Amino acid sequence: MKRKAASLDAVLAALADPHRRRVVEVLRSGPQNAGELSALVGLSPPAMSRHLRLLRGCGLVSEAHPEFDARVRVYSLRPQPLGELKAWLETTERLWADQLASFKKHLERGR
Amino acid sequence: MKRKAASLDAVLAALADPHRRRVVEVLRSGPQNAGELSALVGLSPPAMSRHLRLLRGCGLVSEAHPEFDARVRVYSLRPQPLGELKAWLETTERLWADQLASFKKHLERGR
DNA sequence: CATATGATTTCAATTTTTGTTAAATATTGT
DNA sequence: ACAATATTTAACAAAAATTGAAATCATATG
Repeated sequence: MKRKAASLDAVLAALADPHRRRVVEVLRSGPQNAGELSALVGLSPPAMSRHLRLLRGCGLVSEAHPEFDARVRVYSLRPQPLGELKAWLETTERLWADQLASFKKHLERGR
Repeated sequence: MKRKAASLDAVLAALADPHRRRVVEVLRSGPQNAGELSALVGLSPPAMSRHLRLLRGCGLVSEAHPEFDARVRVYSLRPQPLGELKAWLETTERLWADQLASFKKHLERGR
């Protein structure tokens, strides 16, 4: 089963929705099945399922069947896409700091 | 001039668009005026203006008039919202790691 | 087998987003 | 005053995302 390349675009769009971000917040303390998620987040099962599909699509969560009941689907958080987003953020912050530093130097020279 | 509370929602939605993220990437190496941004990103001035309005709205960029020509508007990156996003990310990654650790411990105990 | 359960899919209606063209605003140079 | 420049706003159409309700799937259980 091939996993789609987690594009920043898709990841950010996924996280931009409060319900979906709530799902991530729940999942970060441990895996949960779809029903629990729908109850915890306060969405109808169909609505939750669609959000989960989206989250799965961008690689933020993965799905598994538990051995004792193959009807339920257990969702877990996948750290990779969050790592990529964090990397982008850190690059941005670093470059911004560099820019500030050279501007400061520029001021000092021109004094 | 009051600044709207930079909600994660708005910030993430803003960054989810490739054009807007490109703007941020350009601005992280230094301020630019609207015209340059529109050229660099490859959007018509009206389109760029609307993206800039959105970025301003969620606090990701700030606007200023240069003294020598009050027609142009110079945009700069504001680090605060990115910082908040990074904080959320770090919390998420930390909790996820904690969860993993306690699961590992659980396995060891049950062996 | 019949029925109940956990979850997903489909579909149509609605809303949101995005780009374009045309017009407006503000400012500068002649 | 007039024309040119930098940018924004408004109005509109096209494209994309979201949502609730009903239908469907797959698995479990009596």
